[in-house]
Amino acid sequence: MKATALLLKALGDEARLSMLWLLMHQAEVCVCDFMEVLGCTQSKASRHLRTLFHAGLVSHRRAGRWSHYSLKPARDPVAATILAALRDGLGTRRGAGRLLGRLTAAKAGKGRTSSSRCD
Amino acid sequence: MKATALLLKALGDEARLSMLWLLMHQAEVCVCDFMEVLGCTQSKASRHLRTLFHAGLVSHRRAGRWSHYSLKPARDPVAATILAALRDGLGTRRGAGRLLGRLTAAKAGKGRTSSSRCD
DNA sequence: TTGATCCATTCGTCTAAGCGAATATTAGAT
DNA sequence: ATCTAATATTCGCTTAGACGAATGGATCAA
Repeated sequence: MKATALLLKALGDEARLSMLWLLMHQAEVCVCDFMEVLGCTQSKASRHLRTLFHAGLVSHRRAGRWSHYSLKPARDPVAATILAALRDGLGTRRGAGRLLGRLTAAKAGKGRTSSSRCD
Repeated sequence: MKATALLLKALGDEARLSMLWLLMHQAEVCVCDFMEVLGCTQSKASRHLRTLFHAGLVSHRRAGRWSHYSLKPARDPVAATILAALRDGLGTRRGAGRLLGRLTAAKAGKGRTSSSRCD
């Protein structure tokens, strides 16, 4: 019961919900892309990703200087169902499409100051 | 997106989750029974019920001195799916069965100091 | 009317959580 | 070794949220 409450608490934040929404449409996203898509500071992106990680919702992969995060398959049936509901239902929300568009743009390399690419 | 985050935030608390769990097994529960089953103060019960009410998760009915709360059918498909997942999956959680047992006992009148009954 | 009961709300306090700025860390590049 | 870029973490601050105790309001009984 307490564990479920903690899971829902981790989901109950707009920034973290947006991050999960992005990860539902692209297998891996690095921190710099989260920053660009969400339009937030690096500190904020990293902090929320840590929260999602500790909640067991995402996995982490380090590749050189870049940190890649991905959705972690939920072993808890309740969590799995909730995540599926979000994946299927969040698309109608205000801003959801805009986020995905920005993710595509970021991955296409627009707006990247450095010439290097994280993947 | 923000609305969904607010919904999940309302769900992300053990006391509120317990209350919803009780309401999934009994159509109406009054504040005094919440107090007894959860073993909490009246202030805490009333406060959390107000939060659930403002989140649109429960309805309220006043009957004399008693306030009865009940589950409110979710018009949002995401909310509906999440609540269904909780109804189906929360039973395996530690304490879930104990709560239902205490609810039955409370409704049977055990432990009630007053001779009156709230229905 | 007086008293008792159920409930909502307020009050003061405490803790959790969010934020940007700054700093530390790590890894690749030179 | 040195520099730079990506990320993590710390710091100080601010806000949100949770709590019990106390207060107030409503209702019913006597």
